[in-house]
Amino acid sequence: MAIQKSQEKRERILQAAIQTFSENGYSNATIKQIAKEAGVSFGTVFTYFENKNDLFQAAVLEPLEEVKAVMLDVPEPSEQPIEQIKMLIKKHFQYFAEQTTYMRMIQYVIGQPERFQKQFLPLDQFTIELRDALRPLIVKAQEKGEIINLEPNDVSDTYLAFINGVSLTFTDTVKNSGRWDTFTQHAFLLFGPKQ
Amino acid sequence: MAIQKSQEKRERILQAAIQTFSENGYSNATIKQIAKEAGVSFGTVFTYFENKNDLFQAAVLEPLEEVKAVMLDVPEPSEQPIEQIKMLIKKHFQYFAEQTTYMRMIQYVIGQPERFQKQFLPLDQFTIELRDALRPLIVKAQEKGEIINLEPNDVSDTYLAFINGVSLTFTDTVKNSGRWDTFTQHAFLLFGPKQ
Amino acid sequence: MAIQKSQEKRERILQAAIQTFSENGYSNATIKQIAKEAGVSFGTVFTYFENKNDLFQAAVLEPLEEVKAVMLDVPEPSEQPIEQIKMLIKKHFQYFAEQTTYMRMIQYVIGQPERFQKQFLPLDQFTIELRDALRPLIVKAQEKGEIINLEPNDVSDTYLAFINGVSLTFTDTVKNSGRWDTFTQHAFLLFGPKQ
Amino acid sequence: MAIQKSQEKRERILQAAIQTFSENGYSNATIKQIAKEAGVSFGTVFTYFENKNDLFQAAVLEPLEEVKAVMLDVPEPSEQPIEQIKMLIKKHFQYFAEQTTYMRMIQYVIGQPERFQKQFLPLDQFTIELRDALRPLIVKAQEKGEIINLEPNDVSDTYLAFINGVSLTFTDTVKNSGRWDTFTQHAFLLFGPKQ
DNA sequence: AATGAATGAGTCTTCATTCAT
DNA sequence: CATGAATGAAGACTCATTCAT
Repeated sequence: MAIQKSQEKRERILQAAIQTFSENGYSNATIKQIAKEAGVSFGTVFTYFENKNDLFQAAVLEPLEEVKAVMLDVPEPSEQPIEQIKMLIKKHFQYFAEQTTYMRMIQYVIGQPERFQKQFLPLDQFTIELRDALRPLIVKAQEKGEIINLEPNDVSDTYLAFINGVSLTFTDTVKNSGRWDTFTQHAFLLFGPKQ
Repeated sequence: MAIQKSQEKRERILQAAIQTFSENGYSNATIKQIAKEAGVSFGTVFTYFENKNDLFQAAVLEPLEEVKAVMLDVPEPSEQPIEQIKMLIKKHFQYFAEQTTYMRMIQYVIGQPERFQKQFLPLDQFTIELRDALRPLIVKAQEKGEIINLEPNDVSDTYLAFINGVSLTFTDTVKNSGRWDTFTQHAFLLFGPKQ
Repeated sequence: MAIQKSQEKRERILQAAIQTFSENGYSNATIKQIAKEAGVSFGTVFTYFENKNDLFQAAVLEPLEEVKAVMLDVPEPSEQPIEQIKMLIKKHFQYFAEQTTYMRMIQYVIGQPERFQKQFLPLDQFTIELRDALRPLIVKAQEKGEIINLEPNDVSDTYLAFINGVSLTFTDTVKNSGRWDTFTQHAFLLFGPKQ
Repeated sequence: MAIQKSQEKRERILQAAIQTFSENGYSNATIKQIAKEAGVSFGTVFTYFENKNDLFQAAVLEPLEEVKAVMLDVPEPSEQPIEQIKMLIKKHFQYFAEQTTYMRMIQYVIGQPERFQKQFLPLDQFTIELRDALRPLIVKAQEKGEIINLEPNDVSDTYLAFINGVSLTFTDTVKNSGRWDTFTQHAFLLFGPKQ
């Protein structure tokens, strides 16, 4: 009697891989370590993933769909766009705070774009998608005169950079404390609020 | 004279190491590669550095002194603190734009703090030093009512996170274009300018 | 009925094994490959053969009985022994031409006698059996003065060596063309025909 | 003080490889085994050969030059072509008897031409070169009416097949005994001597 | 001081074999 | 019986480190 069904086992391995790659980087993470972390034997990893590189690919890209779903889920602009932006920022930071392990691995990939070209491209694409998703809200707030007239793409890009920077620089902090409240508030400044 | 020449060779190896570690990460960078990049023979690397880890340690920490010198060189507050802050931001971004290779390696270390504990601590310390360096300027500007009253440490931390985020997320962009002008302007928003 | 069907499956696996071992050698042939070639699942191979070595053993030895039946089926000497020898040679080459795949595997075994000792011995034994089978015909032809007086064992051995050599060296050739006609004629020279 | 010079070490490894591949085939031969046989450490093999396949390539092809030099060294036809052919056969068999290990490996390659395509082609080429080398002698003997008029290419090919067959089928025998005298004599029959 | 051959620990990967379904 | 997931032994290969020249 199998303790777990197949897909569950695959998922366990994938999560173990994210954890291990995140802590150790690609080369320093070993299949042995990942297998142990996942509670399976060494060879079982190869039952679910062709090779180490495929496992890495899956670890980077598969969770990305969910990340996109959350991060790009931007509401239609209402008459209170500022409130909407603040809520969105809150949601984003909350999500990042929950996904520190995965995000760290993402930043690892972004930091070595030539080396991890194949994984990098879809991540880079995300930058553009975020621009498109945020633009209506930014434009609306600007039209209402509630934030200053900055180029929406720049706002989006700097906002994303900020999120990355915070989660890179203050990983431990963000995870525990209520400090991400602070980061949420400061992030809003990048949208250029008046007064 | 001989010492002079030797020191040049050591420096070449160190620069090659920064370049190679930055592009490939620690484990994936090989001594052979570094030696080739430095134009020295394989064994010569071991004449100047005990082992790979020592070389990495040196590559991470030795340039840090210069980075600190530049980044922590904050002027005494004058009666135009806003102008001073803007100039400072400009200097910081300019410097980061010139040091992308080294900075990328720094971010690589920051992203794996448990793995590179020994290298991480001095970098983490820098966060605190930046707080202390920026505080007088921030306080002065707040006292003059030119920026809103945010906790100076938070301003410093988010500002640093932003720099890191930008240089992580837009490495290529920053290096080439005039886009870092944009980032410079947006960075100032994090200080909470009024209107 | 079930047994009948089973035996067919066993035979398919055996033929697939011969094919695969012949092309790839023992170590480079995989059970997976053989199973695929046989159109059965991976695990089924182990239903019919204990392990890889047993499968190889069966692939080498089981068809050997038929080979012997054909190769050692030498007629009683008549008054036209030359004609009989020529017919025999023709039959032998024809058979070899049809069994190239199996023969190649046999030669593979013969080429590594220490490694495949267990399989080699029965094959080596065949040399002796062929001597005994051919001797009467050779002696008869010699007595009639139609071939020169060579040691019958030597004739038999060199004849066998020749067959092996031809099928090793000209596998592709032999299979297609009418070239084995040539080889048949030249083989007869080894019996020492007068003029 | 190095016990051996570099080229000597490379040669030791190459000879060990020939020995090991010859006895075990490609896949079953291990680098470890070869290294041990050569009296060097495991990693040293990789100092002289990129990888296992390159080592195999070298083991097959490098000695081929000498084989060609000996086998294709056919004298200009004199007025005693028969004697020349006999001497040549003797030289060939003697050489084969001395090179059994290498020859066995060659036959291993020939037996798996698709698998070892890269190594097979130069060996196959040798067949053609032998034809060209033997032709003048065969033609001369035919013109003098001392051997029957067989197609010279066929004579060459069957002669080569015979050599291969003998060394495949009677490796042990040939090595020790004076039995190769017998094979030498019988080989001559393939040239079609009259009476 | 500079060099690069020698070494072997550590990794990925393959694959025969086992065994639960 | 048939299947294929799980396992881990074994092998190729990489590369930091040592050390003789």
